[in-house]
Amino acid sequence: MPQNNRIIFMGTTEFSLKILQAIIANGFNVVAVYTRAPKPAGRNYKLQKTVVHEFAESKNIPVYTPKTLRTEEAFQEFQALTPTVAVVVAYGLIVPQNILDTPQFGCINIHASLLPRWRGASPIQSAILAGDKKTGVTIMKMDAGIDTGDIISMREVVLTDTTNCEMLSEQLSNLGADMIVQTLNSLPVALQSAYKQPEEGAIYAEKITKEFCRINWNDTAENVQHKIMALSPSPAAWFEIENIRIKITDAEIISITDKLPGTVFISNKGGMCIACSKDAILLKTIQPAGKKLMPSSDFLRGHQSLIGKVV
RNA sequence: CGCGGGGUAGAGCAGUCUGGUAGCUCGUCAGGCUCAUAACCUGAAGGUCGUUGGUUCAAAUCCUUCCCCCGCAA
Repeated sequence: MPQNNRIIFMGTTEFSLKILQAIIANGFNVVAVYTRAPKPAGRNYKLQKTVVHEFAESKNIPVYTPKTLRTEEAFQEFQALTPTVAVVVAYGLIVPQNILDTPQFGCINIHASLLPRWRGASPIQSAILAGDKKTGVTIMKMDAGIDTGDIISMREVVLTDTTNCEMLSEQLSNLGADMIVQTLNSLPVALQSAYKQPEEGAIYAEKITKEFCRINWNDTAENVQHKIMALSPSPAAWFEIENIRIKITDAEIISITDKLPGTVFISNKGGMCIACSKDAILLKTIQPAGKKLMPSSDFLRGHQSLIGKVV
């Protein structure tokens, strides 16, 4: 595709940002960036622009933050930009058919899973949670459904039980960046070989809620470990002990046989461990509410009385 | 003015309510001991208790100024 074509980028998250940076670094002409409108966030509820928003402004790219794309006004605004193609990554708004049809080559989406597995909003976390052995990135031509478009290309990465969400997200965004650059370079030919997604194996990623992030020590250590890794470092799996809320951002499974689930004990290296229904979790990095991240052994130094208690 | 926790030795904490020589568990250093252990024993170094001003015979502790860190929520 000629580099003077007009690309519209739509995205909101860190993952989106990596893709946008790669597109720009490769010399493509991004004429506009769509992202979620700034919203009150953080302490004091200050209005905060998305990372994509900040970056686009630093590159002097016009930024659009409509609350919805389903209005006539939003449609006309989009149309007036006369895009050749739109690249959509973790944008967060539904893109209606009239906008999907506007760019000459349509809208292309980068999705962080091997579609049709893990359609929806949290594909990265879902793959880790499920203990998948592999996941990947899919580039597709968007249609009106949620992550149901025709597949342009797909690449895999292997997963281990020490891969956390942040690491995987970074890995997949780098991969996605390569793939989208390649796709843009080969437009419109790349679109011709796009093929339909099989419906078999389609699963939607569950929405992650606060309560979901709470650890159930009656689960197996394997499942707890998956949860910790899937949610690390943010929002992070957590539990409560003696009214202290503790997030876990790094952990590993250790074998034990004879402890009640939830029992706190100390490993032979000084780390804090908690028994599960099968085996136990060695907490490596934790964050008690109001404190910084710390090794669990540090926390235990000031809370020796917790050893032997049951969560 | 969204709600809340915190800043005490290199680390994690207690002490603050009820002012009166700064403590615990570790780490570090030195010595000892053991086949061995996150070993163990003995000893030592290391703090103007985040900052400013005040009250008091006396402030980590009470009142006050500012700075910094973090959790929730969104």
